[in-house]
Order: sequence, then C-alpha cells, then structure tokens
Amino acid sequence: MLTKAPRGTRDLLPEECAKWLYIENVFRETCTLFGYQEIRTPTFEHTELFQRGIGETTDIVEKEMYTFEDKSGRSITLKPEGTAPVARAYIEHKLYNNPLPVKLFYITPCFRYERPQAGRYREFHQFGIEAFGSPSPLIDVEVIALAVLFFEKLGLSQLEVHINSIGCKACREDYKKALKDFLFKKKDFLCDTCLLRLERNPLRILDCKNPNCQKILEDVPKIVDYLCDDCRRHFAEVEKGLTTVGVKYQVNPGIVRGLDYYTKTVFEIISEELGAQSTVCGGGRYDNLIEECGGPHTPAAGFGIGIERLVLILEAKGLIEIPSKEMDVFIAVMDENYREYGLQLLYRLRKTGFSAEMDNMGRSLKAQMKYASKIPVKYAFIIGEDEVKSGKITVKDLATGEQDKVSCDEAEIYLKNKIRKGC
RNA sequence: GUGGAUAUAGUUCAGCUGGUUAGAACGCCAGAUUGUGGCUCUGGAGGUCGUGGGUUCAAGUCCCACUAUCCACCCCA
Repeated sequence: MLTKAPRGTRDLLPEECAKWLYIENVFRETCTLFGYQEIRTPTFEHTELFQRGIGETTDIVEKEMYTFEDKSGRSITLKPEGTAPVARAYIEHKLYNNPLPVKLFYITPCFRYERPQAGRYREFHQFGIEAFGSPSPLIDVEVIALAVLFFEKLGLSQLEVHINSIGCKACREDYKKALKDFLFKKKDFLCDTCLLRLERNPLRILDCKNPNCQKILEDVPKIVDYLCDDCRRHFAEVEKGLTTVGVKYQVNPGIVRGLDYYTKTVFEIISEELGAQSTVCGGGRYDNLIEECGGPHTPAAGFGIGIERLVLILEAKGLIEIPSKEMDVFIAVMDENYREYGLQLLYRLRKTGFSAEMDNMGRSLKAQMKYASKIPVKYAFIIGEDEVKSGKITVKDLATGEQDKVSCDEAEIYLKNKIRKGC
C-alpha cells in the first residue's frame, strides 16, 4: 500500500507529462481563438453544490462522489465534474456584471468513485468550457465547433459528433409522459434496470444497451416530436449553424446525458478507438443551473473533454508528438581537478539559456561520454589538461562525431551559431 | 455494486504433470592496457515468485481468503 498509488489513480511520468503539456497547449490556444479565458476553481466544494447542481437522482450524486466531513463537520466533496464549480464561481463573483456572454475554460482533475476500466479512472482530468449569459443557438454551435476544432488541431478529424435536443422543462415533461405511457405497455420486455428507470428517470432508458430494450426503442416516441416551438426552432438553428460553420454531425435521439442540468441541446463526441467508454467529449446547454444555484436567470452552455481518453485515442492513432528532450551541452571533465573549471562554464551556459548538464556521479570520462549520449545531448564539451592550459575546449558533435576546438570565452557564441538559440 | 481474466527481476516474459542454489531478453552499473559516447565482447547488481493462511516430506507450481491490475456490466469523461 505504502508504495502503490490508490486504486484508480496513477502517476504521470515525464514522458507522459510531455504529451499532456502538448495537448494542454493546443487546448489553451484553441480557447483563446474563441475568446475563452481560463478559470481555476477549488478541488473540493460544499457537497450541496453537486447535489443541487447535478441532481439528487443521478448516478454521480447517488453513488460516485468522494464525500467526507472536514474537521469542523462540513460536508465536502471532491469535484466529480467541472461545470457546477464554475457556475458557483460565476455567481459568487457576480461575473454576470461583465459584458455577456462570459466565456471561460478550465483544466481540472475530477473524482468519481467507480470501478476503474479502460479510459476510466477515479481521478481523471477534464478540459472544459462554459459560456454564460446567451440563449442564442449560435453559442451551442460555438461550443461544439470549438471542441471539433480542438480535435482537428490534434489531427483527429474522424470523430463523430452526435447531437440531440432534450427540450426545456415544459416540453420535457410532456415527452416524459408520452415515453412512460409507451414503455408502460411494453414493460414486460424491458430489462430490470429499465423497469426502475421507468419510475425514476425514464429518459435514461433511451441509452440502454440491452438488445431487447434496444428493439423496443426502435418505435419509441422521439423527443423531437414533442419539443415546444421555441425548443424546436432552437434546435433547427443549431443544426443550421453547424452546417454553416462546417461541422459534420448526426442527430442521435439516444443522447440524453446523465446530468440533470441539461436543457435543449445535448451532444457527445465519440471515438471508436476507446473500448466501452467511447465518449471523449460531452456537453450541452443548461439554462436553469445558475438560477437553481441561487444566481440570476442565466442561460449557458459548455462541454467537458476527458483528457485520459483523449490521450488514449491520440496514442492509438500515433498522433501524439513527443517533444525532444535533447539537451544542448554535456560538460565532461577528465578528473576532479577540472571539475571547478567545468562547473563555472556549466553555470555560465545555463544562465545564457543553454540547457547544460555535468557529471554528478563521479564517473570516468568514458562513462561520462556514454551517459551524455544517452541523455541525449547535442554537444559534449571535453575539459582536461590541454583545454585548461590553452583555454580552448574540445567540442564534440555527438551526432556526427566531429570535433572542434573552441575558445572557452566564446563557447556561447559557438553554440549560438550552431543551434540558433539562447543569448 | 456485479461478472470474467490475470498477479514471477526496472520492463516484457519463460518456469512442463509440485522436487535440489528461480531463468532469458532488454534496461541499469562496471570493465575491454589507462583523454572520448553510439556497435561488439566480458563481468556485476537486482526477485519476501502480489499479501496472508492451508494441503504436502517438499509449493512460484495445488486449495482458500484478501489486495491490486486489466476487461465487461451499470454509468460516464
């Protein structure tokens, strides 16, 4: 236990960190292009926020939250998703006094107590964006388009965009009733979990994967047929907007999303590279969340992207760039007598902006050279008796094996000309 | 929470029906006549065989429990 990360968590070793950093940079870049600004919210919140925001009957709140009491008896929960905390911050800091819409993005760890699986961890990370204050379908379009552009920048253009509308409060109730009536007649053919859902949350039956239920669902009433005029118009404009900005999508009536706060547009972006967890991005519009959390009526929309899943896809497709960790210089010294001379040069180079390294293991010159080529490093500076006497360092290009003599004073200039960097 | 598979060096694995000091490859470290890497050769370090019980003269090898990992269900990112 002592030497093992807790179940469902993991360490990102340097090589993996480099990949994450690259992806994060692409995400930040994309968000900036769309005018979204970064926000960072706490790792934990009052439990109440998630109960109220996500919904008491959702799986997340019912069985997946990391909830505990702190030393003064407050109920605290590690954030299971990113939207509710951002919504809370929006209200707390009265960001609605800014010119609307307020557009924010975040990169955050999330925590859910579940059995780990392919692309599923107990601590996982999300990229997300939220746009507050605009009821316009063009915001829905922008949110989806931002995700799509982000994936494209990473080289992923084959991902499927599935969209649906689950209506507003009013039309959803009508639909739920119609759905219940329909399914009630077929209840003998539904699986056990769907029978439970029939009472508690009938919408959830729509994405059941049980083959028998799937068959029944073929003729199920579709929510698009129950949308009110406003919701119908909204959805049509989302579709039109997506087409205008060149986002390919498909309408999928099965997309209902597991969080209670969604209204109108919901969407998922799916990859076939992931096993059972095929959703890499999920989001939609949530026009009531801010008000339910005690803020002014504020329509909003956003998405969350699972970073671990994204990395899995990029790795499967060979699209992940691993930046070279090659260093500029290794200073190899003959023996202890020349260490000080080398050390001075080492820090001179580092201060100038060259990455430089020197032996700290008491290795022989030969072993130092061996180590230098393993790091790896572009140039080895060799310092011994001759070099110190003449003031000229032996420089070896480890790629070609060629050697040069360079005045110690002009080492930076030499490097600058060779690798166009620093100074 | 449910089901299935797995658990041997840093890594990937071998170890047949239980039988002497648990192996290989790669990696790591050090040498190959003394101021230099990548190739080659030689040597070395490194394993409570997931943990705890049990069966047996004897268990990495059989049985049980626990833990962890992987996969799937549920649900989601």
